[in-house]
Amino acid sequence: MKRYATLKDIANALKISTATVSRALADRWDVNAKTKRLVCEEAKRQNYKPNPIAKRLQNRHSKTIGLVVPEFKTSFFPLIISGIQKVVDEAGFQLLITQSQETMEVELRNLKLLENNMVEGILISITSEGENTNYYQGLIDSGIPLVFFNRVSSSIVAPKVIIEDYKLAFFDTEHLIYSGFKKIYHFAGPEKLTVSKERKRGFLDAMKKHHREISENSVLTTGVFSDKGYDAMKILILKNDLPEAIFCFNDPTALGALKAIKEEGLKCPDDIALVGFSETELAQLVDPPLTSVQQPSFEMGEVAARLLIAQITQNPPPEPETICLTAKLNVRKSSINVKNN
Amino acid sequence: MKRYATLKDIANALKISTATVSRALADRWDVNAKTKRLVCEEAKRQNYKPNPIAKRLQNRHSKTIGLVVPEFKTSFFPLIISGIQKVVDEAGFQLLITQSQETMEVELRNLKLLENNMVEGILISITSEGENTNYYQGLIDSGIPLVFFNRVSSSIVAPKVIIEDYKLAFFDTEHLIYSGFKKIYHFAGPEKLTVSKERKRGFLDAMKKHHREISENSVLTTGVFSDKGYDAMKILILKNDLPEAIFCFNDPTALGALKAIKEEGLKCPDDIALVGFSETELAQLVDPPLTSVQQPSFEMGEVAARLLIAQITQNPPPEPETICLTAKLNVRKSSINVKNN
DNA sequence: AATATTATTGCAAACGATTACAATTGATTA
DNA sequence: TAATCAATTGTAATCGTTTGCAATAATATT
Repeated sequence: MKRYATLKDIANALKISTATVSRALADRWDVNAKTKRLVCEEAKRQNYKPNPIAKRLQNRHSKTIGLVVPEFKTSFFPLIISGIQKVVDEAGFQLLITQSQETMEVELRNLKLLENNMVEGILISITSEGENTNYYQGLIDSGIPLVFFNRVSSSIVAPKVIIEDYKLAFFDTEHLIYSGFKKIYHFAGPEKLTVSKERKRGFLDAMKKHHREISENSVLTTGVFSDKGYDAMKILILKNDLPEAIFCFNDPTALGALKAIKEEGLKCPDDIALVGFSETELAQLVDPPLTSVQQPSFEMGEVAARLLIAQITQNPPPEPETICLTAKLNVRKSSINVKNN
Repeated sequence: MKRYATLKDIANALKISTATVSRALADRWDVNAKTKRLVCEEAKRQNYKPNPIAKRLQNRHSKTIGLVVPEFKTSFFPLIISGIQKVVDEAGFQLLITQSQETMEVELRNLKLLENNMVEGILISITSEGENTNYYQGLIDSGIPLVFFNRVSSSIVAPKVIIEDYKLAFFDTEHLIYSGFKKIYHFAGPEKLTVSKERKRGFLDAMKKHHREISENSVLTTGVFSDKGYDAMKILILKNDLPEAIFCFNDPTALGALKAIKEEGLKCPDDIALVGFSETELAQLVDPPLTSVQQPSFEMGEVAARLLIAQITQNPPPEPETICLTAKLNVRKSSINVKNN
């Protein structure tokens, strides 16, 4: 590795002790002004940079935070990561990013990796497969705080950042109802995720409130990627069980459904209206533009990171709180009821 | 921070020296089998984890690699990062990820941040604004190897990973020509990027080869995000200067153009055909599905990371080479010439 | 039985930075 | 003049790990 200048190099050059050099660079009161000047000059000349590794060993913390996200492919998590990065950088921490490819096994491997790297805390959004509950708790018990965001654990007591899934799913559904659609279905997300449950609950409650019939087929469990939405839609078409509108778990599934609809010669929203959830830039680019829920992704990252840093730096750490961010329903062409107008 | 068990803890418990413990855990030949067993048991009992920070201080390398990407929003870079992650993890390195938001200033800040964190090497894809050439060279001179990928510096001698931009731009254009489109335009990327230049060169050469007229308006410089494609298309429509087909710098600009086309009541490919570049999953989901060039993004990340690790670990480091990955043109509906069939 | 050899372990220094404490100097005060 | 004080610097320990060398004990060789 590159050989960096050390305190000792400066000390030798000036024939003084490393202690004095250290103090001079820290600009402390108990060192002669002239010495300070000389040290600073010499430091600059040798392009001295304090060795962060030595510093961390000395004050016994790694100044490193771990991140576990389920995936990287959709642009949803990268945006959150941007927000996390910002806060983490500002606080002088490093960020180790891992992705668990939506499997519990890889997630567990990631957690162990982070633990071995002595992270001081972990930000996590769990996989759609389920939770490594025991391991989460073990980490917390051993003094590594966890903060959950977006996909949170239901059974662990820890700070969490979520959005108003229930409320917006309710709105989403009501929007379809008010638009005059009769037969409304829901493509639900992976069963084990709290977000899925909440959105489904929002859907069902809205339907009940307006006394809509809920059949066995009203809710179809899909997944998080577009292929699942595509498959689900194909099945509906095959069964010739077509709703007038579908509230999809997220945008990818909605887009998958849209693809299937088009392939079968149907039209959206004319034949089947669609609404998505957690939109990206994309929602505006597709045809028809997709009605969706706009989440404050960047902000979610910021908030989660701040919560974690508070857990790490404050003594005693603040009580775990669940922060619920507001989101916004953006109505676009995909859910306009043509017959109504 | 969490208090971890140390070598000393194990040594004290067994009333032996830390040196022996260290050797026992390293499974070295010169320590008694029974002692080894005892040490390993005690280590397990105390849940001992070697302190990576102390280790790094000891053998004087940070085992950390820096990454600088221009952005995180489109799903292009995240995929590359996945590939990088994989290789970096396997090699036992850590990855510090930064993004420069397409500005030279933030990029410079990121480079300095990484330098201060004693990374042993840097993977970089430069911004569309231009190059911090002097700083790149300074890093290399001071012993921190750089590897460029996707968006490479033209003036620096270093390992690089690119794809066959020229060749595929040529193919892309020829595909349009062979399809029978007469008036073909190119939405070019940011002027300073080599990828932009190469794709533009490919376009122009293909046009020349087939003796197509190249007017002043044939090439319009746009940007990397969809809004630029949208704007450029709107301008063409306003000027009533409509080509039959457009080869776009990348998928986002193509999708932006597509949006503008639809807004103006035109149809793709009937009125204007489109081809993109560096596709994501998305290309298949939009309407019409977008003809584009499929790049091996994950692999690009892997290759770049491997090149960097070779620079770091091999002595002497291998000669800088430029690796050119093959890509593939996927023809879809957006570039089918309806009149021809 | 005396010496040589091997197996096992400990001592201590090193990585680079920080910091409590001691030591030195010159100046001030009684 | 001797004692006191402040200003400045140095000494040495510390963080957790590794490793060359020396020390010890146990065994083998003559």
